[in-house]
Amino acid sequence: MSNDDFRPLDSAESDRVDRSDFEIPDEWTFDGWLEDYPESVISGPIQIPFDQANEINDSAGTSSLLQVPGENETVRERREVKGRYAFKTKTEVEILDDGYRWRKYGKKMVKNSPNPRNYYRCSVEGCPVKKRVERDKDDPSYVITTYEGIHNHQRAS
DNA sequence: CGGCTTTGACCCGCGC
DNA sequence: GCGCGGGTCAAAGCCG
Repeated sequence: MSNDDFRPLDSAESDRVDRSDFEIPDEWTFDGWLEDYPESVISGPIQIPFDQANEINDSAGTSSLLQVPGENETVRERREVKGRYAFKTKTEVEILDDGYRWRKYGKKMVKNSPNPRNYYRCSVEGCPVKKRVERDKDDPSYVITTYEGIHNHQRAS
């Protein structure tokens, strides 16, 4: 998948998106935009033209919506949160290939949600990056992925 | 054999 | 203290 597969919504499309799904949880305090972070935080399918994406920030300036072509991936929201980077993807698929190799190291049921949360660590020796993946309890057609940390290596699979 | 999942146990911080 | 919730460990099993 190339960078060109991802583009921001234009303003008309953006207006049609129901943003009520996208309330920011209290524990997700906003802490700057992604371009403040090295490219290594981002990879594969979520690599997008952030300068353009920022132009369609919501009024709070804390999220943006992206149109992603494809059967099962249509709308994403991204957020930058205190060294974490989270996005929601409308997808049937649980495992999204983001160009890195991940090793699963835990799975927990979360309170108030019927869906488990999965914990992954980057497979590269010494790389501190983790991510967790869970289905949105309010709208199971979405998968929420949260990245934490910065890869200390190039993408390599 | 090597790398990955699976899974229950363990740890730790926090509120009562 | 103690229990609960969230996060992690690690032994065992699975699979190429």
